[in-house]
Amino acid sequence: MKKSKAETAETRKRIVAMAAKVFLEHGIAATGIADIMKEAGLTQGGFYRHFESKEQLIAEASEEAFNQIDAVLGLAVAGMGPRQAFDTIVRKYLRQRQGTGPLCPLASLGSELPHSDAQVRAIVNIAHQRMVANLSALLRQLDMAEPAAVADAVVSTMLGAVTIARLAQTDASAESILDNAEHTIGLLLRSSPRVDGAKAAVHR
Amino acid sequence: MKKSKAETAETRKRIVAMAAKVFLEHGIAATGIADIMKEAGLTQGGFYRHFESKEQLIAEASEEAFNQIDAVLGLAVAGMGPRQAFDTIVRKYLRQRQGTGPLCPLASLGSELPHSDAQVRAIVNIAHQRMVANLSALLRQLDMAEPAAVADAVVSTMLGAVTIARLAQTDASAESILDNAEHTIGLLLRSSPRVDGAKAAVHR
DNA sequence: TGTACATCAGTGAACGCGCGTTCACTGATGTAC
DNA sequence: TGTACATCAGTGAACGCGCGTTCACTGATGTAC
Repeated sequence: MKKSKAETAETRKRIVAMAAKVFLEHGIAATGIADIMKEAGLTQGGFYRHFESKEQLIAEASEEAFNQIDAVLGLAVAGMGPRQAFDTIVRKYLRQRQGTGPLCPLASLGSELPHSDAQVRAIVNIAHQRMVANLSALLRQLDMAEPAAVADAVVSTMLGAVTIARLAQTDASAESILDNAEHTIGLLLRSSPRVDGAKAAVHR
Repeated sequence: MKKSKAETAETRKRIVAMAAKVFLEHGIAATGIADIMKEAGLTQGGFYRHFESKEQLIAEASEEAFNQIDAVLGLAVAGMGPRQAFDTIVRKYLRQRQGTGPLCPLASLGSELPHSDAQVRAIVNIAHQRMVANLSALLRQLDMAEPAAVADAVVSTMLGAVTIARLAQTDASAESILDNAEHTIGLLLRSSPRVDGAKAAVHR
């Protein structure tokens, strides 16, 4: 039953893609190798022809998930000015659990990832820094003071809001949490000091 | 080996307290009944004299953890004015993983709790609402506009920051994430519209 | 108050189950000549 | 190019292990008289 190199590569990608989906929907600990392989149309025995361990799959699936959400957000803001791009990223990131788009491991696996190995954590940290850097660049274009610090806090706000919203018992309260995060981030941008603004000297 | 009623009640409390500690430090899925019972100085067989299931212990341990952190923060801000109380809560909540104080289940178990049962989720939601209400009351005393929305977003920011900081690979980057959250929450409070402020009409 | 008995907290072993991982095997693919 | 053989992706069963939970048993406590 040996498969061609092209087929083998496709199978591997399919396993990673399915893992990204199932891990983010149901959690790492709650998802078994057999679940993922079944989702990919295979039996569990074949898993170890592609990966050394579950932990390695977690690493690749996390990276894949980050790439997917980055791609979706990047496509969504293509051609936009910085302010509109920023707002769009915030709005879409906060609503990642509505619809069928990709999910962010930071938000969906936040408290499970500390139990993963160093490789997984390294991938997660790089992705986090990339998210912060992207938002930071937009804030800098908007002449916001301290763009890096604010971008970092905005990322924390978004992922915290998505995490709590998922725990909410009604759709209405989930919506409310996401709305409050979005609105307050908006407040922050509108009223925060500009680099060249008259108010800049007042703060710090 | 039957124990007196007083001893039995103390044992039960000890199990809940140890569970709160171990669950929050190492996660729910990674912590076994035997681990907790051992920590409490007992053997695993005795667990079911006190609890119906692991899930029930998760519920009680979560409630206990919320009560502990509430008590610690409440004590810390006793007698303070609203602004100082708000800042103190933010600072201490963000630094919950430094030192030996109690941890917040929302921050430490955020992405594991969705897999728990309805009772656990109900407890978590009530605790979340209580946190938001406490901060909201302080913001209202400070004449902030939209105190409930801002308080909600501040809670999201704090828990997101604590979650990411825990994933950071160095203490310095963890500190930086917490500092950025704290600083940006400060910006939000200083520059957000006041209810009676001149700028209030400009926004929304 | 004293005594006989029922209760039940705690022990330590066992049960059943699902997990990650391994393995012998199959047969189509890739390679060496 | 054709052919013989080595490779290896995928299967399905099995292995070991740890988990949540159950159970027979012990003996101090609480209760009924």
